[in-house]
Amino acid sequence: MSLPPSDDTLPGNVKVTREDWLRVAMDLLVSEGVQSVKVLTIGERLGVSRSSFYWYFKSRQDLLDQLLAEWERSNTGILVRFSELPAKTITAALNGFFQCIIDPEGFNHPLDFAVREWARRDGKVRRVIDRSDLARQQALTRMFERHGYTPDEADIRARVLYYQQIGYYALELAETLEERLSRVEGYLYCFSGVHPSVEEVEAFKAYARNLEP
Amino acid sequence: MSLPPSDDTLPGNVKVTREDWLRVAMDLLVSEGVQSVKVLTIGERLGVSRSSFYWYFKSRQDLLDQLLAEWERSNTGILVRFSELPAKTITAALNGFFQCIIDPEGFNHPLDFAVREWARRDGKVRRVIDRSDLARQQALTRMFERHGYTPDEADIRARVLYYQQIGYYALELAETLEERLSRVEGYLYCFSGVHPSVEEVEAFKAYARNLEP
DNA sequence: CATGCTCTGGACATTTCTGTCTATACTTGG
DNA sequence: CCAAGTATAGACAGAAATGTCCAGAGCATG
Repeated sequence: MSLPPSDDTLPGNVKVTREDWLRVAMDLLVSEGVQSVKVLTIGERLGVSRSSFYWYFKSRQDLLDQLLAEWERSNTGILVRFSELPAKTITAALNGFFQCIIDPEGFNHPLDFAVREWARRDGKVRRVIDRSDLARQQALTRMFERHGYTPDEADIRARVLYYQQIGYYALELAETLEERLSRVEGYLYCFSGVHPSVEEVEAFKAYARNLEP
Repeated sequence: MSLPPSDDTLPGNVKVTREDWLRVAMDLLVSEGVQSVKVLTIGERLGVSRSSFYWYFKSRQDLLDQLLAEWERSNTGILVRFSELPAKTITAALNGFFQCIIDPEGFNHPLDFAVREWARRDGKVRRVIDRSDLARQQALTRMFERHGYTPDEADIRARVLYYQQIGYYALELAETLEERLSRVEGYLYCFSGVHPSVEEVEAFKAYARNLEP
């Protein structure tokens, strides 16, 4: 549970780094929400006094600003990039999108939701997240357009796809991987209106099973 | 902003009722989250001291338990009932579902999300909400089955429909009513796989426009 | 009118968190 | 070795929140 400092080869009498503070703050943001990102709590987890914090950061708000910047930098870009990967069919393109979604190294949904919750009560965060949502949805619209959908239908399908994915994680269902995979074929058909090939479905399942440790 | 006590015809030196405390607490839960449901804050809004609170409630936790019970009682039932309304076509049935969703007297999404956020950090709330999510999704599955979909496809379409609707509200988009209505036809097609009739689309739009004050 | 019941106000104790200040240990560079 | 700079500890002050205690105000009833 408690997270030790990054390593013990630090110079001088340095016990923790600025990155340690940020990392533990990010963990807290994800697991317990922005209201639980407290200087005292982070310091306790790092085994260091709060004074150290005020050496690295101006204030708690300063830390929060940087958490938000880190989210913005990382989480939208990867989704857009995966949406733009070339694919022979729309169902293959959807596979690419879902691969990004389920890869622990890809889209970080717990973080996304922590920031989304944060935005509910902070206008500044709200504006940042609105930008990202628009960019993601537009990238998906372009994906459908590249595969021959009219702009209107591409817009609708991109919205349904994106909203549905956000909703899936909002519910925080306790599904096993195999339960999810059993529905892949149905999902691909529902989102695209066309049936995926057996090879595409199997390729996705293989990819997903390979991610599990 | 500040909410006055229910009325001034209360007997004795009673200033507020138990229901006043619950109502303001519910408002705070929805607008600022469970962590902002504070005895002091509610008391200030009611213009009464905190001591009064402890006459009506055992503790803050006692109040929270009753807020959760109230949500459970009200918010899932209405969604299930609307899903079960008879309809000639699947697109008409979907219209019934969406009518419940957009009606301010129907499904209370701000409350739903406040409780959902609460559940992220409270296992007891988590269990209550899981029950509701399952009940809602199963009601939608039965709706598709009644209109001739195979159990497998009904399951998928119910999930996509429910997840997508939760996701839509999770994003908290700032759309006008007309923007939303312009996509109704496309949504109905995407969710059902069949095109709605002109009459169905127009009937829904008329219903929606009639809700606006 | 006196007594009891119901509800409220205000004081107190306690906890938790933020931010500031000062002292000090440790390293590095001259 | 000495001086300067860096990072941390610990004490202090103050705000915000919960819960407890007790006094007392205003009805109702006998």
